[in-house]
Amino acid sequence: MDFDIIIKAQVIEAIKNLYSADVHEKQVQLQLTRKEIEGDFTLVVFPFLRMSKKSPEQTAEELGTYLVDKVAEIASFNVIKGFLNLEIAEKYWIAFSKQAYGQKSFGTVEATPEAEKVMVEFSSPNTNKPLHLGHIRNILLGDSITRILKANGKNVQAVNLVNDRGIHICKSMLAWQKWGEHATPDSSGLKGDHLVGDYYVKFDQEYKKEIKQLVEDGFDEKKAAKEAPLLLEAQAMLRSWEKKEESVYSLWQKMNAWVYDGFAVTYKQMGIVFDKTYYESETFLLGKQLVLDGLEKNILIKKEDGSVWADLTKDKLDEKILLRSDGTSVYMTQDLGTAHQRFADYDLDRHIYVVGNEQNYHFQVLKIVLKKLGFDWAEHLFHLSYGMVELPTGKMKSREGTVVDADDLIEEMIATAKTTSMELGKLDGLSDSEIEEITHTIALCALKYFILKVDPKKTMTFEPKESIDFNGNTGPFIQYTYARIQSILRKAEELGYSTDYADDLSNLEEKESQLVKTIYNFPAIIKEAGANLSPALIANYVYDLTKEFNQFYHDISILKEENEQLRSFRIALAELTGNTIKTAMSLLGADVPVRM
RNA sequence: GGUCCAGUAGCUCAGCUGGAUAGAGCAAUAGCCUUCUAAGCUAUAGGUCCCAGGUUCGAGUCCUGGCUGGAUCACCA
Repeated sequence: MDFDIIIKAQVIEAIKNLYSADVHEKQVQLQLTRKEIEGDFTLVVFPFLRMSKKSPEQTAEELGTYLVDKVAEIASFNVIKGFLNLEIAEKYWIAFSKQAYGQKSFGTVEATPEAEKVMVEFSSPNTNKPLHLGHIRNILLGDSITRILKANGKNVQAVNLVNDRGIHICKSMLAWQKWGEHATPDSSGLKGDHLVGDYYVKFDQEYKKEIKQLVEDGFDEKKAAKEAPLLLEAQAMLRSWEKKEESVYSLWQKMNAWVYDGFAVTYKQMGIVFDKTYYESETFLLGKQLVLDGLEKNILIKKEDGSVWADLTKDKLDEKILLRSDGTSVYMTQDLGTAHQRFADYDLDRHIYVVGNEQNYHFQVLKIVLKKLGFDWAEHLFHLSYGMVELPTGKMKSREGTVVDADDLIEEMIATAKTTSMELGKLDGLSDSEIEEITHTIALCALKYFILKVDPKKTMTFEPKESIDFNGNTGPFIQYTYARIQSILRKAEELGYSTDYADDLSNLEEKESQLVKTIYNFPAIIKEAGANLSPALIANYVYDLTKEFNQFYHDISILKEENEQLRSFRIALAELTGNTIKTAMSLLGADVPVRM
């Protein structure tokens, strides 16, 4: 039922027979015909003019005649300039619909043990503050590409790497000790990550005060920033932590546990599941040996003060430090180690890091250093770099309080979904728990779709008003269409209408065949989204599909159709559209409600 | 300054490996609820695809140079 594959093969045959020339499959440009033009598939004939030595129109004409003659599926053709438009006989489209209708999740591929093994790392939060809008983009992208790769039949593991150690968490800990008054999530009523985050902010405020005081006392500003007592104290705390001193270590465990509880709630709200969570406290010592080995082989260089560097000037980059003069690891060292470990442990074919574009340089270096160290698999590291999320007022800055908190945002979306639904009277007669469930589904879908529909690479503007708008190109619009389809199906069942139809059905309406063609294209879109790691392709596809169905819905009555065969076909087509929407949305991590 | 990324309608964004007359939504204007859910549909209006060259049958898409905006170039992570 792969029309495009059949046609391509026949075109190659045709060129051979007509013009005695061999063409490669890549030269055969076959695309879906534009909506306004008659036909289903369009062959671009320009590349073949060299062989035919005839005008574009003539060449197209000859190829068209040949194909209609040889390929049963092709009913007719027309030529516009250098474009040969081929029309598939209706009965084949109908047969295709039937076949697709019979599949559970049409378009997706089941994983096999031999399939590619991919690890996707995303989220990667720090434990000193709650998740914000930037994390949301990261998490949604990571989750979605995990799902898309699975739909492409890959063996995928979604992993989180928690940055649970370092000076940042010591700052929160110190502030808690000094000004916390034994506050806990229970006693304060705050979510653990928010509580800890508040102390991080508190630290920063007090630290700023100290700097100001020092400057007033005549210190140079830089010096003041480096020598403020609070900072020195935090640094001392980090040293104590590295020595695993009991008091510091247990406080660290306690506060991190609060944060994890808080994160767990947010992940659950968002419907995110990880196969495994890594902690930097357990991995930050990895990689040192790799660096020392590299030093021994003279791949890396040691400076007079004892620090170890990679010279990347030949790669048009700078020198990069890998071990400090005191022999301790840096961020890069750790990443060298974890990558090595993961490839060794899981025999990975590919490793994808979902990390913001501010770290492009880091991953560029990571890859080059690993290659220099002689690891061939470095080629299979991929940094899925995404752009920042900005607000209409500019960048998000935690210090200026312009950060959009993840939990607040989700809560606000749910509240808006509820009031909007109420106003429209959509929730009348439903129980409280049903209302909860539906509004949650709508809110999350709105958020996910809003974020995922834009190309990951691009910096995006987060317009609060627009993100919460449920009209037009939005998640809820898609959900709404799905809900309407379900409503049709319920009624069809009530009336006892069947979805079985004969193969020889014909005379489909324009909108119907357009819909079938769009659905036909779904597997190709999934493949492409998998290859490009782009949920945006899925999002834009499902929006198109939804729009098409809506037009169809308004133009053509389904249940009132008198012709039983045609009616059955339309009901089945509606269901197929619904299933396709559902599958596509699931690739974005979004659910579709049965009613709304 | 070096490197990387982006620039498409008033705004937010699509536009797949170069293909036909550059598309949606929002905002604006005008219509459509005795009908399978109006979170919808239809119509109108809105464009120097940042600029200039080049490659070719054909460039929003590829190449070169510029302009604008962003990221990054720490013994931070």
